Amino acid sequence: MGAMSNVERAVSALRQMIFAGELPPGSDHLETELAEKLGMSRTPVREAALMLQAQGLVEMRPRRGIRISPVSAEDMAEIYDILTELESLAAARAAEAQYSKADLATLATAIRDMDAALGADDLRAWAEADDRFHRELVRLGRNARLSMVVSVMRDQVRRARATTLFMRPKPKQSNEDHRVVYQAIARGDAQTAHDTHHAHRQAARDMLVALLEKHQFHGL
Amino acid sequence: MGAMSNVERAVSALRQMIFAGELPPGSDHLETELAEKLGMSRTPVREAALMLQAQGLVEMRPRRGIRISPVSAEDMAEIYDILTELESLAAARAAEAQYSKADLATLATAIRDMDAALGADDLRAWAEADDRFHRELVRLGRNARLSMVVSVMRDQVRRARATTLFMRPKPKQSNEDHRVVYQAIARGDAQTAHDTHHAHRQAARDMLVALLEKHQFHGL
DNA sequence: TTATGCATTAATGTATACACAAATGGATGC
DNA sequence: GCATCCATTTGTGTATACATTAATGCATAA
Repeated sequence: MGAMSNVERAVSALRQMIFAGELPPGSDHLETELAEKLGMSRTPVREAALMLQAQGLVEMRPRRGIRISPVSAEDMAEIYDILTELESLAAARAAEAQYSKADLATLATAIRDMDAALGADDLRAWAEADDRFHRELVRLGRNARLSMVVSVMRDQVRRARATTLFMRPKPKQSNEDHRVVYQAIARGDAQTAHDTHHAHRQAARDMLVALLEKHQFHGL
Repeated sequence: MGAMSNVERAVSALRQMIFAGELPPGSDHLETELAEKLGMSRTPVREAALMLQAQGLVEMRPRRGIRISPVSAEDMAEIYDILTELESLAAARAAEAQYSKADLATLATAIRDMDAALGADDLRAWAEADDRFHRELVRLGRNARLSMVVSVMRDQVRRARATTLFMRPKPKQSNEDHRVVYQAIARGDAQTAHDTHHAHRQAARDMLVALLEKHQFHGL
């Protein structure tokens, strides 16, 4: 069977519950509660919570339980700033790496899927493909630490996206940007790949932050 | 007395031992050993190790003990790439923030101290002031998550610096760069602050990586 | 009525016990 | 002599027990 430890199970279960909104941002949960809910003892739950705390998903406060970190508009601004810089660097590095068309297949597929989803008005499918594009882009940048930092930040974004996805304008410019980045990487143009992606992310940041502020999600 | 938990004690003790080279990179240590050495049970040691693992300082591998992460030249290249982007962003944001001269006092002091240390040929003092400069720069950028990521990365750099500090050329250009960045921030010139710091870090990166590669520190 | 102090309660931090699984060494067969 | 299998050992993962300490509520006094 799955050679999965209880700690690992706890980490994915808690993550899932957090992303699904079952554990809402700002809510507190005793170690014992969570342990019982997950059918294990406190020990693995505590260790899982420590890991999630290191990723900024929860905060452990003595005697007040495990708090699901709230995500404010200010937090999102911070996070997008980091994503903007690091993903843009990844794009540039990917361009420098002289990948073949075959190496870039996943990227191309993601772009096609986003187009299709946009045509079908399927925002969930679009978000999934968008995620895939960005994840692959970072992978191609070949910096393991950068990938890790970005994935932690993207986890936070995902939590806010559940709320905002259906409020934002159709991501049409977005697909155009992705295509330009893809082509720049394919022909080894690091500068264009970097700058285009940078502008892309910055626009997304400004849009999202404005949206969150307008809807008073200062503490989500 | 000190309201410090055993976990906190374990974290700082282990960090100190790692930075001091008492626990050399690549070495393995059983949880029981460390627990005995620190005079506590396995539980807090385990929790401390989990935290340090999240920061990339150690790796926990079942039955093989807690391994002090080695730092290779490739790792350093990754780390400096991240530092370059994030610190440059912090420099730009600091410039945008329109700080007063008084707000920038710590920065100015650090620069003066570096000059003095350079004149006195005191490399340790120079490194300390350099650290202070970069830490303050990031703080002025006002992005808590960025500060955290940068501080984790800088911890890794510090480990390698112990080895390389006395091999590198005198950091003369470095001081000049810092001064330019400082002045750009003082007059609110985000672009110059960003670009100058970016070039500064990139040069440091190339120098350090070349040095590490030359000396075959592929796995430190 | 409100503030203050104390007793109570209960959650965490830490120690310890134990089962399981992986690594090790030796014995056996080729 | 070398490889393979099994017994043994040992470290970890998890459960549990317990002491400490902070929060809560109640009583008392201003």
